[in-house]
Amino acid sequence: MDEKLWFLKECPLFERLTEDQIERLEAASQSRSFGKGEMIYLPSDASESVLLLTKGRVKLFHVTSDGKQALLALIEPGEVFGELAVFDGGQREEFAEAMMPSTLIRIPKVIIQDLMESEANVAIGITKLIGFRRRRVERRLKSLLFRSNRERLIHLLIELADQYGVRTPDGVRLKIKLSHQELASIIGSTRETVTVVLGDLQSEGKLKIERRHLILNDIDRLAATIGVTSPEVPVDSPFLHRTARPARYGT
Amino acid sequence: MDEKLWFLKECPLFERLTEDQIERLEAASQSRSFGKGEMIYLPSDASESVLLLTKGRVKLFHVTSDGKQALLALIEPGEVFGELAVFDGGQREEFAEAMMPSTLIRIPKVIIQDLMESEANVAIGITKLIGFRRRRVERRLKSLLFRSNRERLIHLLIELADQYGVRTPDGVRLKIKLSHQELASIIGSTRETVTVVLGDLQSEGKLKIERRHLILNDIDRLAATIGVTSPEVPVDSPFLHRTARPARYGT
DNA sequence: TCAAGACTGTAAAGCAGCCCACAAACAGAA
DNA sequence: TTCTGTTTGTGGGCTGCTTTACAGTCTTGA
Repeated sequence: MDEKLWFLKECPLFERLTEDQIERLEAASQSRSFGKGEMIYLPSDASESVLLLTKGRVKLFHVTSDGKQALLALIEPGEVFGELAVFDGGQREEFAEAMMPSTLIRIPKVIIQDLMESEANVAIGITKLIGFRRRRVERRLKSLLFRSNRERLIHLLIELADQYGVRTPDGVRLKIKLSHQELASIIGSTRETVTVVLGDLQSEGKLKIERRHLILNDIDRLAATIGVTSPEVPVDSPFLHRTARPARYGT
Repeated sequence: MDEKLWFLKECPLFERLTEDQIERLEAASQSRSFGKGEMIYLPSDASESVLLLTKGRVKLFHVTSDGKQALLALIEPGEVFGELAVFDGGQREEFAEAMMPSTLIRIPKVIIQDLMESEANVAIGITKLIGFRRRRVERRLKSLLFRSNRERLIHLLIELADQYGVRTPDGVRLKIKLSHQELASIIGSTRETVTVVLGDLQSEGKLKIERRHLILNDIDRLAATIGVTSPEVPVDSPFLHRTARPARYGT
């Protein structure tokens, strides 16, 4: 219970709220846990709340008519998702599934709507959040149109490096373990193709695979091959145990 | 000059502003016209303003490394674009080009930012606008991943019917003329493929091409083939001269 | 009204990537 | 450990799409 309050206070969206407002927020929202593989919402669910992930990892995805998953986003602790609910009355448009045991706080959308009316910085924060993600989707769209599977995959690896990468002596190491199937479902390809392209890249010396973790040997050169600037990647620190850098939208 | 004021008042984003606020908005913004094919902004431009189109049609697009255009959006009179500038300090990320002689109002982003701070409904309106378009991009992403060119094209036609279609005795008629090249640049395909797929669809009786205008004979059946519900399309009226239905984000 | 340029139609060749099939390696639970 | 289910590796056949090339048609502006 107390934990819930702590996470809400910690969330950049709400950092400028008064004690009173935070408490009302806390009273209206509820915390809930999900096991690995459990569905958090379905496309047929009414979108009545905004979710804040406090523990675990969540994936958002569509399912195509022939049963293939199209992965839309990975959500990390501290991140908000399902936020389009605040203005879009209808139903959800994707699946949300816990990839590991996860806990999240469910905030009714009316609460957020009220806050947006009264607190400009909440409204601006929500706008930034939605806009930031729109940019992401647009960039992704661009990286898919007209590009070969090889290029798409390289694009994806660089994006993952931006979010999950740490710099080590060998190169940039991705602190997330995704199966080839999952990678394929992000770039709209097949498991087999991802396997061979990763194999190619490895034999070209562009990356290394160590116990299911990818290491990009020369991210700058990799980025150059697809005409993109390589991301900033922090040095690996044994003291820093976060596995991902959730983007911050607060300021 | 007077016209500028009229358009700002008409824009749903600003409809609840006071006379005073509208006038300040008008004083700070400037109107400008562009000829057909003229560039409105480039990816290298600083994004210092939000644009409101008052006349003409604008296309937003990326250019891939091998020179292909990837069309992102078409903007119709009354619509706002370049709106991600309000929170995203850097540069534009796409090209904006006038597809026909066009006029637009340029509103400095600081003005919008100030309004968002002081007027909750402006902030909410911007959020809805950005969110609405994010939904669009996400849906488009979904319609591209794992789909054949034929399916992508059908998807696109249905989307165009939603925005530009009118119901006639023969079927749904699209009140916009796009070249095969342009259609291809939306779905990430080639001109030739679009030509043959359109030919196929025509010989299957699914659509008709009359003087460069497409008529979808049975949009419901067409929508069904790709597992989608067909959009609402208004009856053609000789008194209604708008060619497109710009989405409304005001309320 | 004519000419130049843009757009559409068609066809052949080549290949990237999908589908199918199976084997090997690995991970997690008992 | 051993067993079971998941993930990875590899190859062959097939097809949808791109590429290239060219001809015919439509638009538009002088």
